[in-house]
Amino acid sequence: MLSSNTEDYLKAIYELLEDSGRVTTSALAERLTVAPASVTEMVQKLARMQPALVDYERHRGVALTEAGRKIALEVIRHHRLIELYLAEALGYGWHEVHAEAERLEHVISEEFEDKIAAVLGQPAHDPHGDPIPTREGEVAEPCRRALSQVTAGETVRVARVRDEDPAFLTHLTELGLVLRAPLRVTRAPEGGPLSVEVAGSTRELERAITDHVFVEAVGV
Amino acid sequence: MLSSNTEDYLKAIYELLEDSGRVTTSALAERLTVAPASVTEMVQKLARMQPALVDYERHRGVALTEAGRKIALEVIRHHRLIELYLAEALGYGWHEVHAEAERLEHVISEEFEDKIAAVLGQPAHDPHGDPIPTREGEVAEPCRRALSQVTAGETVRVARVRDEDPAFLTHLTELGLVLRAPLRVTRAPEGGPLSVEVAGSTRELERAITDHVFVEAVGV
DNA sequence: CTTGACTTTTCGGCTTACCTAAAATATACT
DNA sequence: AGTATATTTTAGGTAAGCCGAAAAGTCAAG
Repeated sequence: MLSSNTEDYLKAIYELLEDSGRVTTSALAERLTVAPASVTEMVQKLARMQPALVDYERHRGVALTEAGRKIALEVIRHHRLIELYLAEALGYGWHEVHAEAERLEHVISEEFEDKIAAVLGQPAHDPHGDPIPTREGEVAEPCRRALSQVTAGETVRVARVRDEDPAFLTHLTELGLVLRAPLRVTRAPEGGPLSVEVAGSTRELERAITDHVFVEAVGV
Repeated sequence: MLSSNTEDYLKAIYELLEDSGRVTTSALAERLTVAPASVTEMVQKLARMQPALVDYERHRGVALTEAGRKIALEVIRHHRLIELYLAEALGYGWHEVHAEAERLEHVISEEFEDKIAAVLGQPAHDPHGDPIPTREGEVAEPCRRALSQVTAGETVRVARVRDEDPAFLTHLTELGLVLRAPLRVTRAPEGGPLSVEVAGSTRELERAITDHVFVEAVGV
């Protein structure tokens, strides 16, 4: 059996790779709020395991092996299913689910996983729009089109939000930028703040927001 | 914040006290499946904490302080609420709930606790008939009348089962001895096996069973 | 009241995961 | 290319919990 800790490292490595393409010691240290030295140590251990869970060469960053990726995806499946379950079955808001799921993900059984997946109807996405991996370790591509890249005149829909910070998510909710909300971009000046029509009113949205909200074409 | 470990020790101390009256180092070691030496060490630590969670003098056994009891009851509340939630909301059998709850109890938030308690309608008993402590740390007396002590001719109802062993619980289910099942004792020879009429058929039940099934008068 | 059996505690050691400080390596700039 | 800056790794240490073996303490039976 793997420790919660090992699972957290693998998940963090997967997620860093997913949304920044590279996994450095310091990035991992920051995400896990531990000292860089601790990361080096732990990563070396993961690389020495049988089977190895990461590929690692000093000063060269880290990557998941197939075995490591499999485990990461299983933990992520737990996390996202739990988030959705908390939202759907227990009335949690999308800003509250992350912290709770973060702890539950390490302790639920496969049976629990199966039962909530069944209750939820084998869902494909969590409350933030992230794809839920299958039991077999397959994941759909997450939506990658940032709102900041939409051109004026287009009508789209919120498909995913990157950033689990409760304050940020609460703020988005106040703006009407909730999952699946339709919106129309009215002005999109070069590099400047977008004007967006959402939930009946028009807002100016800064980069801090539009870079973290991903959208898909309406009707998909 | 207390470690899961600390919580497990406090819970075990509470439960041993509850159903055998005395808490020895070796009993605790057996229940927690650790070496006696480890128990001694840990108990000393609990006694040194600020505030102290247990009263302890060498060779004299251990007892909970008010602070320790409070924590034990909170963990037990978590455990029993989770057990009931798994049974009611996710269709777990009463033989499956214990193992899952054992892990979940340490990681859920107060919010989670409140939400499932609300969904369940502030329940008073878990799937084994054990009373669920309140948020404030009060517990009802568990039912203490063993089936083995019922006299012939009496009609009673299963109110509680002591023993979380899945095989034992499955066996009880097969016998029709489920929670709240009404039953009638037809013969109760001195110290011998009871004859019991339950779910339409009559069975002979050995001591191993009748000592672990507790009953209450029908109509309560 | 002494002895032998059992229980409990102490002792020295292990593992996991963390830390800080110092050393090694990499990168970036002139 | 050579040096300053930044990142990463090594080294030495700490805290929780666990262990087995040996010492200490308890208690019942003779």
